[in-house]
This record gives sequence, C-alpha cells and structure tokens, in this order.
Amino acid sequence: MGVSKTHIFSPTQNELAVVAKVLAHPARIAILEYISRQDSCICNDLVDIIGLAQPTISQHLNEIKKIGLLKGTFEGKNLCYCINQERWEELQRSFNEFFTNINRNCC
Amino acid sequence: MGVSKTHIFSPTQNELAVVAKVLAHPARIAILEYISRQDSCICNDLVDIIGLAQPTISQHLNEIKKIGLLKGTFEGKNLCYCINQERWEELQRSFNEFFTNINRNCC
DNA sequence: ATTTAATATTGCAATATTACGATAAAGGCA
DNA sequence: TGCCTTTATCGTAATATTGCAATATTAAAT
Repeated sequence: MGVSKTHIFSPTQNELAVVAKVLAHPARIAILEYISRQDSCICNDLVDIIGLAQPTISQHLNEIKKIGLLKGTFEGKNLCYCINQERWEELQRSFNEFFTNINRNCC
Repeated sequence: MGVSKTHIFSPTQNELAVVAKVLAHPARIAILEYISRQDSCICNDLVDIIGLAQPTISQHLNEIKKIGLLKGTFEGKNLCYCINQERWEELQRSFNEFFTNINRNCC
C-alpha cells in the first residue's frame, strides 16, 4: 500500500519521526548548518552554496519551515531565514530524551 | 530526477541524514522503544505489539540493523535483537553535537 | 510603468519507501 | 522424518520523495 500507518503509533512517536524525516536529507542538514554560520541572516546565496537548483532549495526550506525550525522575515527585497531558537532547543530536548530513555543494558 | 545528490555533501552531513532517515518512521521508533523496555531481549512478539505484518517488521528491523544499532543473536529457535550500546551512544553524541553546534543567535 | 532580482509554485519524471501476501529457510519437537 | 514456529526474502502495488525546467509572484529600483 505504501502508506505510513501513523494512526497506530503514539503522538510522541509520530512527532519524533516527522522531525527526523526533515533531518533525513543532507541538503537540509547543510542548509541548517549554513544558516547557523551566518552572522546576519541573509541567505539568498543558498543556491550557490549548496549546489542544487533554486526550486529544490525552496522546497527544502519549506520542509524545514513546516516543523517550525525557521523564522522567515523580509529584509527589503530578500527573504531572511533564521533558525527558531525556542523550537530548536525543544527538538534538541526531544531527541536527547529519546536517546537517553532507551535502556541498552541487555546482552 | 528523484535521486539524492549525496556526492555534493560532506560525509558527516550524509551520515547524519542516513541515521535520521532510520529514525524517520514511527514504527522504527516504536521498535527501538519496545526493545529497550524488555528485560531479556527475546522480541518475537514485535508483530503483535506494533501491529504491522511480519514481513514489514522484518524490513524495519533490517533498516535499524543497517546503521549498526542492533545486535542480533540466536537463542534457540528465536532471534534475539538487542540495542548496540556503543553505537547508540555514538549516534546520541552525533545528534547532540549537531544540535549544539548550530548558532541560533540571529534575528 | 517597466525592468530586475529573489523566492515560490506548478508539473512532471525518476527513484525510494512502505506495506503485505506468498513463499522460503532454519531450528525445535513429536 | 514430518510438522510447527519463527524470521527472512521475493514480488508487487500504492504512495512519497527528490530534483529541475518553466512559470508565477513579489518587491525594490529605475
């Protein structure tokens, strides 16, 4: 069938999976890393830096935006994307909780 | 084209993305959580617990195994899957490093 | 108002993922 | 040996993802 049966899993499990899916592409990892390295947040050169076509970059940015990780504001003609700090720390906590809650003392 | 252009990204970026992709499905999150809750590591009831067909569970286990997160050993008739503690901690460090290295002081 | 530059959207092709029925393989047990 | 139970693999259908060319949109600049 090809459909994820999300309804049989808990909200927590689904949310973690959704966030992981956004991180599951090197371009999106690279985009996040690049934005974080910028002093200002003008990022209209992502296309040149990453090496993917402009529509593709736009789509990846949209995926990242969907989980609330980007705040976008206009600065003149150009769009300015920044990382949403509160959301970022929230996700960091979620992942860390997931990793530490797993009991590995077996075998 | 539909192909991830992995060659234009760094090994670190690709590796993080590969691991995130494994976590990007609620069934695999649920499987990891279930295995971690077991005292022993006999996990032949995953099919009943998760609610997916046996071949599907087998495939998910295989995805998790591919990134080295599972150690499998035979115990009589049944296969025993356990979490690979060293690998688990390694991935926890990778994710934590990624999350903490991102500079969010902008906007 | 027209041009220019940056980003978004649409449409489509190639490929990947998800899921399961059918079947195979392997070990334990009668 | 033959049967049962458990896990793996194959084949296939449905859907999702990735990527880009073409086009649309938006706002600044001329």
